[in-house]
This record gives sequence, C-alpha cells and structure tokens, in this order.
Amino acid sequence: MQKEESVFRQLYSALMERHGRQDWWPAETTFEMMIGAVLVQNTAWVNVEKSIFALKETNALTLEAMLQLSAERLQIIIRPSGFMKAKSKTCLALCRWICTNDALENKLGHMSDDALRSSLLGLSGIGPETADVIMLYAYDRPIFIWDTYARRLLSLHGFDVPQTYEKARRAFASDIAAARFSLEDLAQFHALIVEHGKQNSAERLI
DNA sequence: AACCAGGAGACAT
DNA sequence: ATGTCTCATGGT
Repeated sequence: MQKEESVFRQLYSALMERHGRQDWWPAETTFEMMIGAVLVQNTAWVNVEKSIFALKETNALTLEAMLQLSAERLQIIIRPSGFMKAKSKTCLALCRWICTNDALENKLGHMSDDALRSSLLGLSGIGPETADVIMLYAYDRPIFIWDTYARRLLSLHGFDVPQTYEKARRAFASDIAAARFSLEDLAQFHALIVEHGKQNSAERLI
C-alpha cells in the first residue's frame, strides 16, 4: 500500500490550481530581492515599490552605492515603506554582512542552512521570517516560510499551529522535510500562500 | 476613520 | 518562556 499524499502537497496543488504559477520574488537582482525583504516587513508591497523606485531613481540600489549612504539619507529614500529608521539601519547592516561574507554573487554553499540562518539572525532587524525569505529567494535554500498567512492557512485546515513563526517552523519541520518539496516548489508555495491570503479567503481548499 | 500590511525588538511579567 | 507595546507609512 502506498502512503497517502501529504497535506502540504495537497494544499500546494490546490493553490497552484486556483492561482496559477506566480512570478516571485519580484526583483531584478539578488540585491534588490534582499533589500525588498527588509522593506516589506509588516508593510504592503505597493509601498515597497515606491521605495524601490526611489532607490533606483537615486542609483542607490546596488551594494556599493547603498554603502555610501548615511542612515539618515537612506531613511528619506525608503520612507514610503515605513519603519524607516529601523529599516535603513537593517539595510546597511545587511550590506556590510554581504561584504564581509562575499555573499552577493555566490550562494554560500559552504554554509549549512542552520549556519546561514543564524548568521542572518545576528543582524539587527532581521528576524526568522526575513532570514528564511532571504535564504529561499536569494540563496536557493529549500525552505518553507511559516508566515502569518501560512499559519492561518494550516490552522484553517484543522491543524494545531503554534502562533509564533519559530514554534510553527519547528513543530512541522519533519513534515515539511518528509514532503520533499523542490526549491522551485517552495518558492512557488510561499508566493501562492501570500497571494491566496491576500484574498482574505477563509474557505478550506481541501 | 479605524484598521491593516509579504515583522522585529524591547521590555515586563 | 510567553504576552504586550512600539515602530511609520499609505491603502481601503
């Protein structure tokens, strides 16, 4: 007898069927992706787009250029996406981290997922979700993002989901691993969950 | 005009 | 360990 398909796989299929393939993460470069991950914290994407546009306008959306900016000047540019003091500081810390780790072009293959995660978590302003998102979309690590939408979706489907990111992540770590999603699937999965969550849909998919 | 968005940190309990 | 507050802007 064969094992029944995991609920995660079922949800993934249902989401893909409903919303189709997503074009995520919306960024032209890896650097832009990482900055976007910081800017979007608790903020609507439309506001992040304004900041990204402003950064491009001032030619500040490269590692070298951003490092030349003072925290105060960066604040003004990224202002539309809110939390500007904290986010400008985080962006600059991330820039320095990229430099010291030579982490712009290479994928840091010498670091395990856990090592990379804790390294990123060491930066002020980068918490578990932002770290995971950067790992998934910038460093090609197969990771499931346990954001609010994901936790909401899973609890809607009858699971007892811990309320915080880290606890949910640990609670389902083995289930996610057992589902054996590919990198591309996990990248799509997060995108689909967010897009689905934005529709405020409270109906069960399976 | 409240309420929320693709969170995280500081602080009190 | 586990809650609660605050941070900031723009859309609905």
